[in-house]
Amino acid sequence: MTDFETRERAWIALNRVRTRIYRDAERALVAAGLPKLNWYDVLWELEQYPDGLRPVRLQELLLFDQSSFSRQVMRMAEEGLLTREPAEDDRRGKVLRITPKGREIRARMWVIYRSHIDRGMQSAIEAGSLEDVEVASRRR
Amino acid sequence: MTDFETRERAWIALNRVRTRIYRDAERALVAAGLPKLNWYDVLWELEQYPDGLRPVRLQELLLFDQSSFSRQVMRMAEEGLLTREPAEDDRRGKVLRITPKGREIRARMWVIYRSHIDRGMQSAIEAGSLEDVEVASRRR
DNA sequence: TGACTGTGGATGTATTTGCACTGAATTGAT
DNA sequence: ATCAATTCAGTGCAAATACATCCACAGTCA
Repeated sequence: MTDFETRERAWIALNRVRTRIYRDAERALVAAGLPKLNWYDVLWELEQYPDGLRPVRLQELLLFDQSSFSRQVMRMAEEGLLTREPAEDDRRGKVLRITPKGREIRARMWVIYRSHIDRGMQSAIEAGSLEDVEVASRRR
Repeated sequence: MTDFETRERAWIALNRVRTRIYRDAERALVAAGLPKLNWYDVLWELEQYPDGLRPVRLQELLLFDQSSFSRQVMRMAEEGLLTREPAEDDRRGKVLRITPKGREIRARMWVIYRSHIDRGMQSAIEAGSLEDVEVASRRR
């Protein structure tokens, strides 16, 4: 097998595993009346920056589209999960900060998300679904 | 590190790699005036089944939402990439078949998609981004 | 200072998504 | 054979998405 074929198989495997876990976790969250995973990522990232974070930075960290992200942040602020204050040193910009409610929601989401990661990864590994990834990455 | 932490790190790594490649490949496709990757997956799958495939099967293979998928198939049929004929043995259902144009578009998409998989996986592997996945999968 | 270019973020708009529901056809139990 | 339960696929509708564009401000260079 060529290196490209190896990488291609790894890509397919990786893609499958991630899609399944992502979709299942997301459904479980919605069923529990909690937000979806893109909200989770924002909350998690904001928890790493207690001093706040500029939307642009966050957006590029998470590889989100700018305009969608702008509206997503607006909705999250409306729900009280984060605050959006003017940046002191740049009058164009904002600073995002997670709220206590945001932390609480993230924690509740994590319980569910975590269990899906755990079970999903476990079964992918047991089923050998990630073998191709392993092979590819050992070719380095 | 506990097994769970290992799996969690693997999940994060896997998710990052897949998001970056997926997004970049999709942008390149759109820039080339070609359809997005969910269309690609449908076309690829249909090429594996020259006798055609029922929408339900395809939808569960690809883990798509049923109603979104129904409309996606409609759009793809409008573009002439596939045909949607009544199923012979089940008057509720349809049979999807790829068209020559569908094959051609898929081939053109593959040139671009392939290069992104190749470069993306290559650089992820070189950067060690998949090491956590490797470790997790070797814990089996 | 003033003009020029670049950046941060919001918004108008068309397209796409996902949920709930529907109608038609099939399956299975009795 | 009948009738309830299930399956397949499509649709109305509200919400989310992506693209292009816009405005306000920043940075740069003369």
